[in-house]
Amino acid sequence: MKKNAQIEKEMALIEAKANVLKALGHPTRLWMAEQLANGEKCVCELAEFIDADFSTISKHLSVLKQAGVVEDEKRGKQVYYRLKVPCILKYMPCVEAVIKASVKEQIDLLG
Amino acid sequence: MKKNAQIEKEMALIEAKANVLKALGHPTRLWMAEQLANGEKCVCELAEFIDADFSTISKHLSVLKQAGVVEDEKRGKQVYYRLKVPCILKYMPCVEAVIKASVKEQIDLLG
DNA sequence: AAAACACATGGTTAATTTACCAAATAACAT
DNA sequence: ATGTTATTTGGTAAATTAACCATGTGTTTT
Repeated sequence: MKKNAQIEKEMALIEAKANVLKALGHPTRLWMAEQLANGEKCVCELAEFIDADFSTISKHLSVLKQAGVVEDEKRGKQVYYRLKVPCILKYMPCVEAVIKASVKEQIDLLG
Repeated sequence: MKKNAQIEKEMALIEAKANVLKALGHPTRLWMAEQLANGEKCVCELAEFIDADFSTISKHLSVLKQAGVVEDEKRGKQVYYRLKVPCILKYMPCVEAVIKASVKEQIDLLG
């Protein structure tokens, strides 16, 4: 494989990964993903707790789906969403560690 | 603790986490973070491989810093950046699994 | 002290994202 | 068939982001 082809491949992978992280990088979408960790839910069940237009909710789910984080299945009138790769949330403790480190820094600054 | 206070606390945490993921949700920034997994680098070392204005690179680093993903230290003329919480990249295999699942789906679709 | 170097910051513009509303679709109930 | 419920889609305006250029700041080098 030529060098340039190799680099382009790496860039494509980076972009794909960034896209997944970006999809989870919105409060509403991250919350949705965390809810789905407890098992599939229909849109209406998620919507119950989100203060936003139904169309907004639907679009957020579509972003998650597009990124490959969730998959959906229509059953009757409802559409059920579930995590496609559950490990995606195993990460959160580390993300929280990042936050804790920052907060700790702030506190230390104050003495 | 009152119920509303509890919910607000949860929302604040979700927002903080989403912010970290969002910071990593850009190809350039994710690439930077991955480079730093091999040890600290100065801005100039990172810039060498990024085709963008120096100011753009600086701003991306500032986003990562703001999110608490990296920390910086000025030594002489140069500023060195390093990962603050290295586990942040342990996650990538799972992110890649998300991508693989999607790609596999595409392939299966084609028969 | 002046020039050179390594970064950061402010300003601007274009592109992207997000949210809402209205309208479309799809499945079930009547 | 018609109405109703669940969800998606298209359109649009406001907010955010990302890139560039020009300029500013701090640190060496001369």
